[in-house]
Amino acid sequence: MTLKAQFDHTNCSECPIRHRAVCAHCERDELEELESIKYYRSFEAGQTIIWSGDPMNFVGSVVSGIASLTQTMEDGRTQMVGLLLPSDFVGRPGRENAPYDVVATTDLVMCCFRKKPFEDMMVTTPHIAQRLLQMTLDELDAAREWMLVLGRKTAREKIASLLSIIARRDASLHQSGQTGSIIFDLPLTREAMADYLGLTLETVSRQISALKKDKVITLESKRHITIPDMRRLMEEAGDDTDGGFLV
Amino acid sequence: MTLKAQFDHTNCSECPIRHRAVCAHCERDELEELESIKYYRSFEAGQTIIWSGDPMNFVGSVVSGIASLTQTMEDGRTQMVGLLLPSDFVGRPGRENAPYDVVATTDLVMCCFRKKPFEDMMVTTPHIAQRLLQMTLDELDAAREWMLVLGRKTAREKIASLLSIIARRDASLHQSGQTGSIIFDLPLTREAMADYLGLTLETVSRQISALKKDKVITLESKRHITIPDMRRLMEEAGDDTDGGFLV
DNA sequence: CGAGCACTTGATCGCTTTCAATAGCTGTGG
DNA sequence: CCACAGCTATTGAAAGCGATCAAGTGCTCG
Repeated sequence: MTLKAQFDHTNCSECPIRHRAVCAHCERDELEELESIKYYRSFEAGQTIIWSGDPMNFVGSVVSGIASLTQTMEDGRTQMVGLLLPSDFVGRPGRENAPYDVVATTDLVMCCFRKKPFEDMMVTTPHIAQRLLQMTLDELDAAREWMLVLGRKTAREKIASLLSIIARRDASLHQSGQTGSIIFDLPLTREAMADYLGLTLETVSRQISALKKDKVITLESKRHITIPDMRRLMEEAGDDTDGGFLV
Repeated sequence: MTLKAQFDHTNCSECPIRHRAVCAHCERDELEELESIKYYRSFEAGQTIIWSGDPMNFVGSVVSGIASLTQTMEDGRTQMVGLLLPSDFVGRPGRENAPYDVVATTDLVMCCFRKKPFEDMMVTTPHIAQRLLQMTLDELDAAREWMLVLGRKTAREKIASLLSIIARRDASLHQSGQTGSIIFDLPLTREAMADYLGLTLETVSRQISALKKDKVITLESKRHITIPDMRRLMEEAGDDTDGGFLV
């Protein structure tokens, strides 16, 4: 059974991202209306979901997997400008063409809504627009946080920042208790990390090796990471260590 | 007469930012409700409007002047994460404490709304929430555009990008026709430009001198800039030169 | 076993930062 | 009126960090 088939006829009430996605605030009847315009699509790792500049005829939510938003200059330099995780929203209501490439970083399943009916629903059901506003404000905060990383942090701090973000997010999903050490799989290649952080993949590799040598992290394999002391990692990231652990 | 007094009893219907601000879509009766919770405040250049972490008891719109959002690390490194121009919205409904410092870059007048009544209105009057969503999506686009600048552009390209953004915005306000050359005043110090671009002020100064030497720009004074050929500037910025001039 | 891919490591280069000196401007007070 | 402080901006020289160029490793899959 393919990943897509696994979700193909899923009822919204059984949806794993139901409570965090754009539909989180919807009432039963509103969900039913959404179900009438929704369909699932799956993508393989590496596949481009939407090309920058192309017309968009759907919006939707990431159900499982990870996607990235990237911008590319004419000479090929690329910068990732967003990392889309399960429950994150894709697309921009009220805009014709996609401003960025959307690429599946891992195998991915999306819950898509036809764009026009969705836009209509945004007007008639405030619950959707309200939730979308919340999510957009959160994304704006994340983008601004990332501007500090891109503009002012050293390579080492950039890597530590990325690791701490992934670790925190992973912890909030899986192990809820803050045990001593955190273990997770990196969902990104070195190149994708470089594109996210405004570095080269060589520098990413070197800094990961350095953090490993300094025992800030441990590598079980190239993608499997253990963080023995989260506080230490956050110091390396240059972040305020006073802040609450799970933000 | 102070700048503030100039606006003190201004009726919304005469407001210069009426058609672009968060209240743009409001009907007459909705405007009247807004007027009952609004008040004007003015700030001098350099003054901090809101300190990061402080509780916010108002939200509002920039009426005139320029403000900036900045983030600062413990060791003093700072990154500007937003530039607020007339009609831009300040504050985040539904959040208690300010995530960033808001600083008046020039003398400034704000139209403030008491936070709680404004949040109530957001629920009852969809026009406000809808407009705020639009504006937030636009800000998110701008933030992502800036992530490319911060992450992948050279110092020279960064300066050219900033100048072209200010020039474009200025052109869209003042001279509507795209005459050959564009003239404007830089509303930012070299240091503020550096904080925006993730550079040092020395590098900003050097790159401006270089662009001047190469006749991409002309300086009447240190802050008064002429751009003889907008297309040339956008090439220097590494931007797609095919894109429409006034976006 | 060899091709392909993700990753690591080394050596060198060059851009931006850092440190430092100086210029230009404005406002203040003797 | 001029001297001087304080601020913004410019310019120079040197240092450092990350990029670039180049091998080489380890793993998976045909």
